Amino acid sequence: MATIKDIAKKAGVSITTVSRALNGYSDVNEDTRKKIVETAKLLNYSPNTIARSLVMKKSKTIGLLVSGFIRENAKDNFTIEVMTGVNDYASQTAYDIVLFTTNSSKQREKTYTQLCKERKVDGVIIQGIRTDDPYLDEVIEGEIPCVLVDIPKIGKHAGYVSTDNYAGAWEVGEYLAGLGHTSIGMVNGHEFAFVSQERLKGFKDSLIQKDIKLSDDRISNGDFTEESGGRAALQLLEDNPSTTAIFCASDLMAIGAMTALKSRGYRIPEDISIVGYDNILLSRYVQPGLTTISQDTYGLGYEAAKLLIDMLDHEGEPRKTIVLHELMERDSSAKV
Amino acid sequence: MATIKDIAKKAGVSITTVSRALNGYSDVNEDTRKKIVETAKLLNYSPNTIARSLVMKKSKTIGLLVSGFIRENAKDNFTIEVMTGVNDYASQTAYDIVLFTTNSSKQREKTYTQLCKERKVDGVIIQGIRTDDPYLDEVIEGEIPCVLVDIPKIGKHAGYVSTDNYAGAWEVGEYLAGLGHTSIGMVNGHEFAFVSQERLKGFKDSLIQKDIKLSDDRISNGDFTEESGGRAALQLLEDNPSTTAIFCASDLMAIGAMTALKSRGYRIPEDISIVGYDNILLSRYVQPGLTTISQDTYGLGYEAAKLLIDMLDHEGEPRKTIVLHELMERDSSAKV
DNA sequence: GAAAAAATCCGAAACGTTTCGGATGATTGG
DNA sequence: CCAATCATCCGAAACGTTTCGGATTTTTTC
Repeated sequence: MATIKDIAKKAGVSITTVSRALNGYSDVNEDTRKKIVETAKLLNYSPNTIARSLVMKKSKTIGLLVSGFIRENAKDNFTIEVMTGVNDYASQTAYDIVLFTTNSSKQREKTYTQLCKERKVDGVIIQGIRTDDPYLDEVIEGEIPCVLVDIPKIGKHAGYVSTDNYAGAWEVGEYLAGLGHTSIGMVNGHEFAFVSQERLKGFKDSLIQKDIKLSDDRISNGDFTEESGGRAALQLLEDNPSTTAIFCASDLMAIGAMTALKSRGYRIPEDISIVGYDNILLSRYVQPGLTTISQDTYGLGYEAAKLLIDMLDHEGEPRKTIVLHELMERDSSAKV
Repeated sequence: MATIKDIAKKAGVSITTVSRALNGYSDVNEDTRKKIVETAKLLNYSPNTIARSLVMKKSKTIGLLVSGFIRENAKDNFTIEVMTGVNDYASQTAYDIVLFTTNSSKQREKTYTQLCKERKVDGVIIQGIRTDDPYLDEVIEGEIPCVLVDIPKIGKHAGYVSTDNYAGAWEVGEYLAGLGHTSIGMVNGHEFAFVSQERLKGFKDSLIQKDIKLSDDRISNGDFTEESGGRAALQLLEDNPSTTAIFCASDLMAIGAMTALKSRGYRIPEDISIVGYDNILLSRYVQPGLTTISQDTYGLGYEAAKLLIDMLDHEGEPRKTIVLHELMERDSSAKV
């Protein structure tokens, strides 16, 4: 573990000069710089980022705080896609990523701020947090630069990336109405997700504009799991047997709904059309293929990292980035 | 950002005493300790891990080096499951995880050792590395404690976790022979994965013991992608039209094979049985459900973290951990 | 050729912690 | 009551960097 001091001694200069030479300062002679760089290579030197961080008060790391990083959630590859995006952008920069999770009991005790302060991350990307999570306010009010994924809130040091969930759900409404459906239901996620609220609003509004009313008894809530989707869908059909189309606020719930309905003898899409949201990997493989709103999950992560690092490096203002979505028509939906 | 110094001043003691009090040393009076702890809380103190790392020469972080962390590989949730396991164990300890990837061009320039040295990780878990990766030797010979996932090599500072791929493949052989198949083929992964070699050996040996010979023209190589699996399977059937069962060295390839065969009019499992390996999420959802060897991927990650942290904290010897596997019979295989 | 400017270098402090070696005072043992 | 032990505390060095302010030498300018 050669240090800057070793180089200084070997090259016959001061450590100041070594530091300045290696960091590309202009006030060091080209010859001495060459010599220093050479001996650095010779000694197999690599800088100690910890020492650097200490004096610079910058760790060049960003925290990736994911709430849903538990086994069950591996199903939707949402999480990993976001992570991949974050990682891909970050690896083009000088920043490294350190992984935080909030599900473990151990870290539960620590507050978000403590987590960040202790680990001295320069900023943090937060994913999968619920609107009722105690962390949330701490985050938005806090001093630590952060960007939220899918939570449209901007703070003094907090920006966000998201898709236009309202518009996406709106398109589903248009689409289903366009297919001739008039008796429509919705399986929504739990109320503590912003996406649930937005998707509900968008869907409702687009239907109203087509003179279709989405009354409360046509809305059933799940909690984004497969199983809950099935339950909610069955409930819906029990309350409104005439239903010919169901919009589920997540693919996983949609898949659960399909399974449950099929087991009750419903044919999809002949008897009932199902549309999901997310375009998770599974939706392409399931039978029948699930019609859904595709979001650029990878892009979500990529843009989040971009936004955060821009805030860190260029003192960019916190802002929002909206990534695109698109309706993917597959075989789970048809004309009535 | 209160420091230890602030506490010392406020509590009227030396910084030495503060440090020793906060770290639970015995040579500090219980009353003063209480006072110190109180003022620490009052000042909302949290220790600066960077400063600590610098002096302790321990960063309390482990690197998670994953090669396959690219978009396409999100399909098999192998990577994320391993990561989840690693994360779950690590979060029970004092260690944090920092993410490395090797696919990006930027980090390609840097050697593995540089990566670790610079970021000062105490140890590293390596996943998805190929046997022909230039990193590999560096890793095994290197000074940095590490554990490999699915590469059975032990070094002075390197252990590994894996499943018994030989035994798993053996069981597939027994299973298919037990179903009455005698004309059997195999779609293997590329030769630069240890698992390929092991699975081939195990499968071959178990068939030989049943007097079935797996000649070379009955083995076709893919590269673990869905598409390559389809291609390899078709090749296989072209060369040996009598084939009634194919063992694919990964689920993704098996799924590719099923799709390709179905599109050529083969019925599964009536005309031909398919067995995969990995039990990825998809294999349960695909039609028909894929018979496969399930490995405890999560456990792989969990045990890897456990092993590494044991090596770090208790100077445990590098060793191996084998996690269990199990044949999952679904609908893609049947009696001949 | 002297003063001013530029180029090049360096000493020392600072970042926030841990820890070694010793200091101080109180208690104990004989 | 003196020495030895114990409990409690602290000063200062160390970890490996960056950087401020100044010092020294060389070049330029008139």
